[in-house]
Amino acid sequence: MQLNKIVEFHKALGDLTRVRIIGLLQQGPLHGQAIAGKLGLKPPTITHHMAKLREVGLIKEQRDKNTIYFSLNTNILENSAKSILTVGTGGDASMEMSVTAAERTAIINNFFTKDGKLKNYPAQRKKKLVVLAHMANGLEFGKVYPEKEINDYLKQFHDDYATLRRELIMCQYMYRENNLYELNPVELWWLS
Amino acid sequence: MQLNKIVEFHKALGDLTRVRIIGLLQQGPLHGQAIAGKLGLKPPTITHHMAKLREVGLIKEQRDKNTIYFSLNTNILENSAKSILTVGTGGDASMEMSVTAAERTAIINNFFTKDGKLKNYPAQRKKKLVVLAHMANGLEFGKVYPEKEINDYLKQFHDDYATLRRELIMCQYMYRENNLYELNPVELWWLS
DNA sequence: TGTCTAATTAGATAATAATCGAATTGCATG
DNA sequence: CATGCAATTCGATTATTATCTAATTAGACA
Repeated sequence: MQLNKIVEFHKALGDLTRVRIIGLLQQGPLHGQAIAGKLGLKPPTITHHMAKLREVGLIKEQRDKNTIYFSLNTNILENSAKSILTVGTGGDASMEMSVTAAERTAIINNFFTKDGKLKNYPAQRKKKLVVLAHMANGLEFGKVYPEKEINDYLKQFHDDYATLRRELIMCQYMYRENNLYELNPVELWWLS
Repeated sequence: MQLNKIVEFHKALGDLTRVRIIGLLQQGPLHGQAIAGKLGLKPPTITHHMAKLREVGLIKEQRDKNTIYFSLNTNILENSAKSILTVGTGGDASMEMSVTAAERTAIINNFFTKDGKLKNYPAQRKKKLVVLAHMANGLEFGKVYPEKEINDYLKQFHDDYATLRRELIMCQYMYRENNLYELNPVELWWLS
């Protein structure tokens, strides 16, 4: 995806009014005048914003008589949101995703016991990533963990929590800043 | 997360120069002058943009002598990127995430056989979502599937592929448009 | 056809923000 | 301390864009 599309996409979301419109549409379809009313703006302003949202494929519209109902297009531009993360890498966001569900099942069944203990640590990169993602899944986004808490959490999988912790960081599922740990946003996971 | 943070985040990515900078930094740390050189801009301009990127937590910097090396902060603002998707729902992006890794293991082990077959379909919403996500994981992002292909894919899990297909759509992992199917962007998964 | 309502276009204004040159700060080292 | 280099601050300029009013288009219906 070329840079310009990425930029336009984020520009569309980089405006308070448009984000508010999206918020409204999350609750259901609305027609222009209704949006204008709820936001205290005039119809032409809404037209303006809807055009921007439409350009990046964020909304759908359906005409009924002479009023147009706008709704969110869950089909947000292919990979717009995450494509920012592969700019410059020459890669494609969907490249590393090629682990099938069946493979996942197999890997997880293979490396974890029924109680969720990690039997042993995979050497193969693909398997390692599945295993790490699986463990990282139990951590909360946005929450900041002190080292002890991370250790305790990881102990449920394996006694050698230190290795797990280091691997989580090296593979970028987590990052550390003066001994506080935090999960990386999901979108970045495609990078590793 | 309040609207303003979301807007600022996307504003930061809604500028061509800044997206280019991110592209450069994906390939490794750089200092200001180097960035300026590569982009054909003057140092003050870079300072300006780095300030914006810093405000939303997109970069890290490390000083060496009197030159500062910038690098991407994989720690992109907690939930900025995905929080756009819960605006207006009254929910929080991290709310439904509260399935621990251990639970996941248990659920997947419980509902799938060793061969990856779905034993039976969970009634409980939380379990259902884990199971659906697991199956959706084997589909490729951005790829458009004809109905037959989706059916074939789902058959590997259960003979009643029609139900699975319907559930994947109802829970918004997939969407359909004139009988073509496509995965929803990951970020939307938090919605359901 | 005439009227109602919703959406859009056009044009103007004001606010935001990208970029630069000039001057300044800060660090390191001869 | 003086010099050199990188980064920053300041102020000015220009480009972009959000918003409005007024005028126009367009569909439905009596």
